[in-house]
Amino acid sequence: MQNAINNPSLRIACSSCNLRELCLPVDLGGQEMERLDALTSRKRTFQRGDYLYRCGEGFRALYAIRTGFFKTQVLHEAGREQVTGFQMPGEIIGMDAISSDAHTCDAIALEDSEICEIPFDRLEALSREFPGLQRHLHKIMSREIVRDHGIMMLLGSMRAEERLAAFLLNLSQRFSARGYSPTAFNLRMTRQEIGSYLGLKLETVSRTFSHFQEHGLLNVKVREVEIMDMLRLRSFVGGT
Amino acid sequence: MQNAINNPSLRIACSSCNLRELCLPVDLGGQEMERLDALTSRKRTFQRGDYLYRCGEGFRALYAIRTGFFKTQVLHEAGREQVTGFQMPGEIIGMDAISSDAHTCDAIALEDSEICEIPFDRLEALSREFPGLQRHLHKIMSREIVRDHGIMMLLGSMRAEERLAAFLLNLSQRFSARGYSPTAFNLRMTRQEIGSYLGLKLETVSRTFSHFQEHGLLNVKVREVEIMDMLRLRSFVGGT
DNA sequence: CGGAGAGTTGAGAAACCTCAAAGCAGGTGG
DNA sequence: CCACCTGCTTTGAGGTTTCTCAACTCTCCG
Repeated sequence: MQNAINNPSLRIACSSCNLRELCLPVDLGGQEMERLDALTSRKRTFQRGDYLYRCGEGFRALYAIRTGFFKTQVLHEAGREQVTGFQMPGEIIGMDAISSDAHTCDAIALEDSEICEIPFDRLEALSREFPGLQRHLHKIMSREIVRDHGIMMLLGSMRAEERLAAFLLNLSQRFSARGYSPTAFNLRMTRQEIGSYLGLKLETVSRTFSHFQEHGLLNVKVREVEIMDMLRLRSFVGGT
Repeated sequence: MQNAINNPSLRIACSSCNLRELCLPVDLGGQEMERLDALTSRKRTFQRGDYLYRCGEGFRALYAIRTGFFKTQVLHEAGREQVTGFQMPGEIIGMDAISSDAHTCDAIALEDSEICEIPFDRLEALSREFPGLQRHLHKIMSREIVRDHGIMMLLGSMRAEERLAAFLLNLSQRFSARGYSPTAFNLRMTRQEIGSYLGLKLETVSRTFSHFQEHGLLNVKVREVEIMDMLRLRSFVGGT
């Protein structure tokens, strides 16, 4: 991941969409990149709270996040919701919809955001021409599966402190990969949304933040987080 | 799913591998099917407890389960393990490995089993030739993502009874789709493995089984399950 | 027949949830 | 510009669920 981001040529080639996910590990040729850029030329902006897509809507395109922050959630009959992920610039969302030609979750902007639309049939056509792009598309989908397994591990076998530590370290790593500080960042989501993602109630999330702060692991002021002791935070996830 | 399984021509065409997942919704032409069959000609058998692949091994192929039963699990540093899925005939496993060219979990046979190997580079080549197959491969991967979201919902927001009910109903539906009884079946996995999958301890799984039996929802005798009241079992997952 | 692995059941402990109250921040309208 | 309202966050107290530890049973195999 870091390689691609630090590779100026790839970055420029994909500048239209911040397509880190699509660009990184592939050696896309000039023509290939040009046509990929043409594919992703349609952009849309969203305000905080807007839906990028809703559960049940027909599937047409994947979306690359250019700027901003999204969450995806699945709704349960009893009104219960489960946040399945938080997405940041350079990440691709919408792959859940391929299986049934309809979206199976909602995607909602957590702040003002801009996305690139990638019409899926045209992406498939292009990937039939370019094996490198084809393999890369497969890698993106596979990475989503691996990511989900990690969350299953978190939800299935970690305690509250471990879950929150893992969550913060994941955010830290992703901000860092985008050139932002790994230790100080702004949470775009509410305690309730973090709780839904981590399988905890919002009060437990809040208490665990306070607990971490008491022990000098981090400073929290509502949405502002500063990690003070990265090593000890890591030891929560791996060890103990 | 049901359509494909009930369509004899598709079934025969894919007879070599029980490739329900690969065959179902596509209208594969004769030549297409023939070449897919050629691709999947290499078969392997496994005994209960054998590893189909291990975490860290290089990625070469996907695997279609012909007969038998597998589990996949990810291992955590502290020796903790999380079962990420149970796979039955007609399902494809190994897609986690595409992202990093190495398997990210273990796949272990729960009973004597037979699989078809699908060399991934050849599958990609074939899917560049046949858009129907290409789209279908994407659907299989997408379905895996959707399935994982369902498990995240289960792990993140259901209580023990709801989790076990959802698990049993899912097994029931999958057995049913394969022509077996939806109400009476044999569990191939231990209480511990069910517990790991559902984010519960084995004792909790055992107690919840007993609890369901006391209330006349099902009969359990160790690994033999008979669902007595499907409707009430369903109401556990949706309602309450 | 004995041993090992798997499953059941009980009692007490721990983690997390629920309900409730109060504080804080940001936006809106007077 | 200020007051107020709304939604988010924090903190406390008590309740529930699930876990832990332990003992016992069952079943399958050698």
